[in-house]
Amino acid sequence: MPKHEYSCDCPIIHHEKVESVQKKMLQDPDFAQVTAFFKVLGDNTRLRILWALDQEELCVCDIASVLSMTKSAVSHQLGTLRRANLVKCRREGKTVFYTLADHHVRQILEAGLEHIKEEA
Amino acid sequence: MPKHEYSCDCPIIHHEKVESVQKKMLQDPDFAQVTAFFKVLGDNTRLRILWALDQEELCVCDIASVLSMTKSAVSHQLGTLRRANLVKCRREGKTVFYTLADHHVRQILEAGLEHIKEEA
DNA sequence: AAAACAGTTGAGTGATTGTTCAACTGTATT
DNA sequence: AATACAGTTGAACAATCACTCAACTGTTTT
Repeated sequence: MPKHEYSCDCPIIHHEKVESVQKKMLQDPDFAQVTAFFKVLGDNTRLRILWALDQEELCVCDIASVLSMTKSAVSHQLGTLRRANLVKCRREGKTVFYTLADHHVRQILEAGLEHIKEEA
Repeated sequence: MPKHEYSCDCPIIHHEKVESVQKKMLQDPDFAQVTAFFKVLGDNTRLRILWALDQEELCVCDIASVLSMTKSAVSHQLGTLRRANLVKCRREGKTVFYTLADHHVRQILEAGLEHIKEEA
């Protein structure tokens, strides 16, 4: 029986387990997508923006006022949220209004909140 | 009626909205906790570790083998996951076995996966 | 007691990232 | 057409962070 090749610095202790788990792992791109999704939520500013938009549709100035931040900083983060498909926007004259992309975002936000409340 | 003080570079456009949303915002520590939680999930290595542990209880060497990483790198991330209460561990002789802290972690993982599948 | 092994930990480093600053769109007003 | 305003964007800087390396526990074996 041939030795297996390991690309880590460990002799494998539970070989069967490792093989079995390896089969059940997701594809790299899938992991990357899920990671990217959580990464977007893992920032204080973006989370507060999403929470604010969960209450009401708001323009960039409104959000900046709620968070006490500059328009520029907020706009950068809104860009990130847009690219991640977590928010939508519509222009009305000079003003751009933002809303949550869908109800799904709302659910995850509340799930996160529930999680930390349960911990306490 | 007195002018309001703004700590951003914007004249507020929708004043009533801003006040109303501001009241509904969470306390800073609450946001910080939720952010920290998502931040832990927002890393490729940690997510893969959690996914692996979702399949089976594993020791550090096993995890390192599954991910093709060094024990040290994995151990560092396990430390982060432990501090965030996402995993538990038990020692058995020289070996330390890790498991998910609770079913709640499992749920959030799967919620994240469903989210990205719906997007496609 | 000494060697071997599973795992942890601290310092250092390179990469990522959030905010600022300044310049820039695009739309509306005068 | 010129000014003003809402918003965007790129470069630069500071802070954060994941991995490496080396030294270290703690447990078992000989």
